[in-house]
Amino acid sequence: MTAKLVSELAEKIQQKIAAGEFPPGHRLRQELLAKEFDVSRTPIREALRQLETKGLVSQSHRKSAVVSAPSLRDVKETYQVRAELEGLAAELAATWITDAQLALMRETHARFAEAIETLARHSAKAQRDKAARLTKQMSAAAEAWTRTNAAFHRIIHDACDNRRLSATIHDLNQGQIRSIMLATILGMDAHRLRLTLTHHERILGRLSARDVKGAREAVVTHIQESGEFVVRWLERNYPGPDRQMQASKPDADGSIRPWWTAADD
Amino acid sequence: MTAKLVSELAEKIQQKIAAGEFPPGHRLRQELLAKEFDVSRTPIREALRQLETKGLVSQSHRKSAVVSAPSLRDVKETYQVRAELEGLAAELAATWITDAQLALMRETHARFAEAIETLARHSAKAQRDKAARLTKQMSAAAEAWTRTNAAFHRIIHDACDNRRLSATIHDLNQGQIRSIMLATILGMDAHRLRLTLTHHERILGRLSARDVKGAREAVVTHIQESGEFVVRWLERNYPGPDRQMQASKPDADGSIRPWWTAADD
DNA sequence: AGGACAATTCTTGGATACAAGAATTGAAAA
DNA sequence: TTTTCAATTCTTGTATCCAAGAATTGTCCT
Repeated sequence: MTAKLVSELAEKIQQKIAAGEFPPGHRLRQELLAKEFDVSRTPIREALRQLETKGLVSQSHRKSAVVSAPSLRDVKETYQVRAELEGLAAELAATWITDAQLALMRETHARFAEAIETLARHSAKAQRDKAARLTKQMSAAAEAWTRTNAAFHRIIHDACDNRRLSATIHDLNQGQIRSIMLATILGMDAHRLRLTLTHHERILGRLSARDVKGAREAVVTHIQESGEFVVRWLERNYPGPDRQMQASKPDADGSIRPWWTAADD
Repeated sequence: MTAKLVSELAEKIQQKIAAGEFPPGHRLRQELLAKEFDVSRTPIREALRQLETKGLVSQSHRKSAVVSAPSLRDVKETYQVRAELEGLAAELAATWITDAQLALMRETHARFAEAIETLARHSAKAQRDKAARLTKQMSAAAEAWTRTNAAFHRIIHDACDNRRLSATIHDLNQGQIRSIMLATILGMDAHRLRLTLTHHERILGRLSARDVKGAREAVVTHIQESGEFVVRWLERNYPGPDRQMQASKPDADGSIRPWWTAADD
């Protein structure tokens, strides 16, 4: 379908943005990227153009591309649109979802619950001990959280039988806010983490019952409340789109410390 | 914000696609485009990459970019998403719209009504006289229809106070289906044309009354019924995504005859 | 020390070069 | 006449080149 090299490059750059290695505000120099991926600047430029069109970076004439930082308003707006679209997807999925997909959702949900319990334990410990750092296990659990959460929602998008809808939702999520979500869950206490779990259980229940309106309502509420939590977290911790954030260099132990690990001060 | 030349080129190519000069299935050769716009292939390639990301063309490795033809399924899916999003926009707009915007809507609506009356007259004549060709006046009226229709909806998007939402809707509309809409209205009889008018009047009424749910319902119904009409028309007339359509060369009189003017046989 | 400004170095944007692989053409065979 | 297949011609993908304009540096002045 699409040209191979360029979209691979775009993919890799996008991942580094999502991972926090290229934080919002970071300048993306074509020559450096070209050297890093061992190609010439030509395909890099096209990859950057692709990311620009997707809204992940912004380019001004004769200036380096810059990783764009969503404003608080962007985040709020995006959640509002997401709630609507994921609600529609759930409504449709309630009709079209197969038993196999429902089984897969339950399985995914179980793994999600595990990740949440791990996170909740660590979060409780972090509250007792203020000096607690971001441990390897905690990052791994956070990563598992995002992965299983995405998988859970993904099944709904797949089941809605409307590719355009799922593509639109996907674009919205992959946009600028993915790394923010990852940042946010580290700020959830045990209670808030488990609330997400009950949301998902309710969604699962409505879908299993093929309750069209109920599934929609459950998903809309879930997304809206998640959005509200994210916004509250950001209002407390987010540097905002104007502040230039440090590029994260690999640590002594080789791990990357993304910008958001420093936000909780 | 964005680099100048490349997005200008993308814009021009997009317009030619919407105007039917580059019909679905048409190969876009970089060298030809470069010559046509008097630049080198480099910026052309980036413009094509941009259009690819927006979904207007598709590129395979070492093959010319091709203007993508939406399948019937694509069109149906897009209308379903549009109905949902424009419904949300209307719901929000009912709260935020200003009196000035409402006045502007009424004005736009008046011009829309004029275009429809012109079209309805020509459509009635065309039914009496099967040999009637697509006249200049009729094209102009069709063009006025799309313009004022877009303006009408645009005011709602602007008034919804959610830029992300209006951008998402805009992307959806500008995508592949813009030229199809233009094609479709030529297939509307006088009754169907006037039905659109009453839809718009109802929307205007609900917005003026600041009726949140009513505005939503009016817009959703409007988009859904429009979508159903478009789909029915396409089922009768659309060549489909697989058939290669002729590139439209300027006629003897210099006018372009887009692919859809030949569809009504 | 700190700020203004000129010289220098980077970095980008567009053009061009060239190799690899499609598309096309034309001749020969069925 | 139609089909097949090799030779030829186009077209794309990546690298490289160069000029124009940012960003940076260093110096001089206050």
